[in-house]
Amino acid sequence: MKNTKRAKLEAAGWAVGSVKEFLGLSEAESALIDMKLALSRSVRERRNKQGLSQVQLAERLQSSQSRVAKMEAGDPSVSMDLLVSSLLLLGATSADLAKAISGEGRSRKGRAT
Amino acid sequence: MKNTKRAKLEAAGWAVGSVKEFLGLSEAESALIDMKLALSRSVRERRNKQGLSQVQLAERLQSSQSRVAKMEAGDPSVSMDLLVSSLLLLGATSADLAKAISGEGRSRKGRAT
DNA sequence: TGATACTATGTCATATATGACATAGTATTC
DNA sequence: GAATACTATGTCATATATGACATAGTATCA
Repeated sequence: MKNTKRAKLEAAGWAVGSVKEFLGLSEAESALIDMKLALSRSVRERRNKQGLSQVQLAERLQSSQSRVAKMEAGDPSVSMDLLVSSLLLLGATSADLAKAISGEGRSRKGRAT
Repeated sequence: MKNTKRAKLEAAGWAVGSVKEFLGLSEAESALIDMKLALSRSVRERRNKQGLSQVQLAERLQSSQSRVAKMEAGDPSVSMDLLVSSLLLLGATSADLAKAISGEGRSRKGRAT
């Protein structure tokens, strides 16, 4: 379980401590990362569900395709503010966000669609 | 209602459009601000409930008293990431955050305790 | 009164996030 | 296999957030 999670995080490019303390990720730190990853997924889901391309979403956000891609990739360079803004723009309500954040968003379809 | 809200936002220092379009605040923008203000309040509440001073919280956060003050003041220079990190550090669970975010945190005691 | 503890607000150098751009990969359609 | 549409990844100049510091305000207490 631990190693699986670590792989997931490292794959996404998060600075998972410098090897040394994988478990040194404080509860708070890893919880924050989990939340951001959940929001990432939520952005992709909503965008797809609305039949928008990354380019189209980027236009609405006044951002760029690459930033949208990074958002959806769970790139560490993406702030929570941007993720949340995007979701709101995609029509998510506070309740929707709350759901996503509280680890509700997990689909049962396995990994990347 | 509109003016009350505007006053609240401006008081907190948010760039509420340049006078011109107060209603030009998109739904998304104002929703984001509301969420951040809710998180702000939540930080203060939790900190107080735990009997910590801003200085003590700042130490735990590896931050500074002034930043904690700005967080609690709802200063626009504070990111959602920092607010959420702080709450997690204060022991909030994802569920707690979800609650705060979804506009649940409103106490019935009137304003500032 | 001074002394102590806490909080608010402003400033600033630096760190980090951002949009923009280039470019590569992956289907899909003709 | 060219052409088109979409997504991924890297780089970079600039914008924004951050911690640190100074300083002022507000109790509370002796």
